[in-house]
Amino acid sequence: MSRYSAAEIETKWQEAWDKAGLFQAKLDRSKPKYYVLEMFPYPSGRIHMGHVRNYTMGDVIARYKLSTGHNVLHPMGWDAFGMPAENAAMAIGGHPKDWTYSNIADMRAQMKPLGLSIDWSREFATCDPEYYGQQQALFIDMLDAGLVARKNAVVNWDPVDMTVLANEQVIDGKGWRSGAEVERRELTQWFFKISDMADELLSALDTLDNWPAKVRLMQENWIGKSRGLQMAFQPVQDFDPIEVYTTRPDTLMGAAFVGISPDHPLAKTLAETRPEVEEFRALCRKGGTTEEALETAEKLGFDTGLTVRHPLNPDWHLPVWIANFILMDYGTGAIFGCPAHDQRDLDFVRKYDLPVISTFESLSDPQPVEATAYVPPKEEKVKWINHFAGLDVATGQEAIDATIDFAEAQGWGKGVTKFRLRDWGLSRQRYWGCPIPVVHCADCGVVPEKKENLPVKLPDDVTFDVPGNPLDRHPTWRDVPCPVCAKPARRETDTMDTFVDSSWYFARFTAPRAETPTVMEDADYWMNVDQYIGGIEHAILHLLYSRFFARAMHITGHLPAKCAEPFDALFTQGMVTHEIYQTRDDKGRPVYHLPEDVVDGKLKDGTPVEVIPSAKMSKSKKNVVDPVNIIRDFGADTARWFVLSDSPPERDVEWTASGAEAAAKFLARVWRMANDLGEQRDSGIAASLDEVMASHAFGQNAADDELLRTTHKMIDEVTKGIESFGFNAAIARIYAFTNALNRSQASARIKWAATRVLAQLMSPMTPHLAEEVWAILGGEGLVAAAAWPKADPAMLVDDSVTLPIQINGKRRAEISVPADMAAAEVEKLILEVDAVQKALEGATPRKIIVVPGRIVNVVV
RNA sequence: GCGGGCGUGGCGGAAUGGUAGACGCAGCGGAUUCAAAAUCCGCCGUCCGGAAGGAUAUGUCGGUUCGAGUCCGACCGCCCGUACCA
Repeated sequence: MSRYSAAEIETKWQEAWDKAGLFQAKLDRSKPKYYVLEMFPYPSGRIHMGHVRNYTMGDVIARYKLSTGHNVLHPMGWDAFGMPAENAAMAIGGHPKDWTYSNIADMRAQMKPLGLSIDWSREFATCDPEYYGQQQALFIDMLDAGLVARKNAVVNWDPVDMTVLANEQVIDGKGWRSGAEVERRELTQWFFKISDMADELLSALDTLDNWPAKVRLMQENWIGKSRGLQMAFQPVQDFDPIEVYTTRPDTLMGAAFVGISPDHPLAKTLAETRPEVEEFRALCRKGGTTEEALETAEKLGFDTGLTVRHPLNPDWHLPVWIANFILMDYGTGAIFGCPAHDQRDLDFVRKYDLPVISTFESLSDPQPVEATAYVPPKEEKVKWINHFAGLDVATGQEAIDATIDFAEAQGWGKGVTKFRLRDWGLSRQRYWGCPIPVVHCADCGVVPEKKENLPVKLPDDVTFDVPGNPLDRHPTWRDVPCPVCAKPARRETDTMDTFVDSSWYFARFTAPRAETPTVMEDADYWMNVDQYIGGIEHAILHLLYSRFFARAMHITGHLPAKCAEPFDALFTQGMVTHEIYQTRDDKGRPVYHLPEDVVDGKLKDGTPVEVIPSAKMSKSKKNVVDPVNIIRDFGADTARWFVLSDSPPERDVEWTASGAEAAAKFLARVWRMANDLGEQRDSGIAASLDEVMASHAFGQNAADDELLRTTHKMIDEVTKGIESFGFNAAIARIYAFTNALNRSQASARIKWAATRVLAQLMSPMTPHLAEEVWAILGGEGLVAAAAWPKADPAMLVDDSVTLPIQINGKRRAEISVPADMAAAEVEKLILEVDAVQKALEGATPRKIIVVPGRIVNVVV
């Protein structure tokens, strides 16, 4: 007999699928539709195991849904704009466009051998003018609908290269190329007004039942709805009152100072006349813009010398400080500091020697505040020692509510709801992105480009030899007539954030060649995405932006109302990890080695390597396994089987060479089993499970009966596994099924039918092998097109169950009883069991708990 | 710093609050073979015991419960995000 040859089989069946046009999605209202989408890749040029895992999961769902009678849409495209293409142009020359399209061609060629059930006829890249032109049309519609605004935003400024840097280009507060200390600088930018939808985006999270709870929670915290008190501190000297927003107004009697942001209007005014204020403001501007950098930076303060009156006691004067940790973006850009009940404020006053006044203390353990602020949960009752609304014992939340009521009644403050969510700044000072289709005219102001002039195409004649945005210095592209008055004007040279590209691609897939962003009929049929699959790293930004865009596209008439939440179900999969192999050079610096160069813990020259625990596969650590090599050595089915088998899909999976070999061995075993059976074809045993069930007389042959029962149970369990994303569990059941099939003494006819079911159950995961087995066993047509097997519920129930017997919670014995035995009967029966009698020593049990079908616990 | 998640044998992991370790890998023993590869069968958390059996065990500490890997609290470690990486 010949051996299992993945290469031969896989090419053959991929051609058969192509020929049958099985995966080309066509609008067909006679069938239920199913739209499965994996987050599309950035075209780096090489696929990696993370891609294989992501797309295999989607493929399992797509193929399974196809076999359950759905009209499946499973498209693929490329998230093709972004910085790496420009970095490559700078590093190795060439043009971002050539680099990107050549990467796309390479990656497509690497993906095709995986045998994914993708409708490649819908493929597009976001850098195609046909795509970004429609994105520009969307932008103009959103501008018209009032969903876009222009205002200032803070960016990372490299004072040497004179360019804006991305956060990842700021390393330890310094520019990655120049090494210069980065500053924060304000720039006028375009914004999507996502914060107008904050409340809607928050409340609609409740409808996303098929999203992971953790993602909904992360989005909820990100949007950050809070209710607090807004009030003014009146000036003692001659300046405007300071508006302050606080979520803890109950601690007002503990105020030690009023703090304002370095960007607060008052700070700016003071800086105009006082150089030391400007000096401090400059100090605060140092470093990058990330929240992490701002929050972990050393807390700095500057005493303005000004004072304000406490709202409850005009004779109580509080100092006004400028502090670097107060953000102009949130609230009013000013706070009052209560060091006793806020750790950050406490650290600040300890540094600058300001007073600490407690407003409440613990009921159980009152302690003066020393190094640690007392911050109990808002739901905990505390004793109030310094309050004005007559509180004694109350929770923080009760005190907050009482304070707001009190302030409103007295008229010195009002309850206000605020959101942490900021507007989405979409301007990027970069070339390789979608041009923002507006023109700046001296007379008409900022005007949108005419739609008939779209797409505003990126010019090809650009160079990357100087830092900065080549569009900004392009000789002709920039200069255009004003679309309104036709006078000379200047094109906007900023391009869009690449998150814009990925915020509506899922809608574009429903009509990828249309001359409008979407086509209502297609969008109405295919949307929403029934199952979206991608990495947890996109839990907040990409998904929140997409939710905003879906709403914006409805407002602008590009999506039906039902698409407000575009992803019905979301699944977040884990990473593929690998051990890291390291040696050291003569200076003791680490040198990393590819897994394929390490055999039995040694390099080829015999040098032993140090094994570092698994981490996400990355080029820099060289702990990468190239899917292309795995497919070459073992076949696509092995790669697919492995990435699904060893770990739950939401968790990381560790790639191991032995695991991949084991997967290959198992697939070869299934292939042999089918071939062994296939050789008995002449004896006329070819049969489907339905045919066998129709003619089988139970009670004649125990082995036959058992295998049939097992087959039905396996159909049930594997189906449930696939439907619940329990791919690893489904595969464990398939292993068990294969073992049972191998050992079974059932007749060849029954085994034949069972093996054909095995092929069907494996077909979403290992589609090529499944086709081969299906064909050997005389299955009709393609297994990919065959109807999914159905389990007979009558075959799933067992007559008797084994109940473990616990005594005081510890398992001491077990008993086999009829499955439907009443609890009272079971109770009687277990009292006869030796172990129970021994434990009771003649006494009556204190309690007997019978969980029908599960367990019995006797408490003595 | 803040928000979210994860932690179970030598390893990957299984387990609607109900027999912890399914299934797989590695390892050990055996069959087959002149030999090997491949394949097949068996054993396999740790400790005590010849066995039967017992003790112990799900990062650490505490709590809820007849019963906790699972629920609650604190801590430790790792991972993701932190608004210009995608």
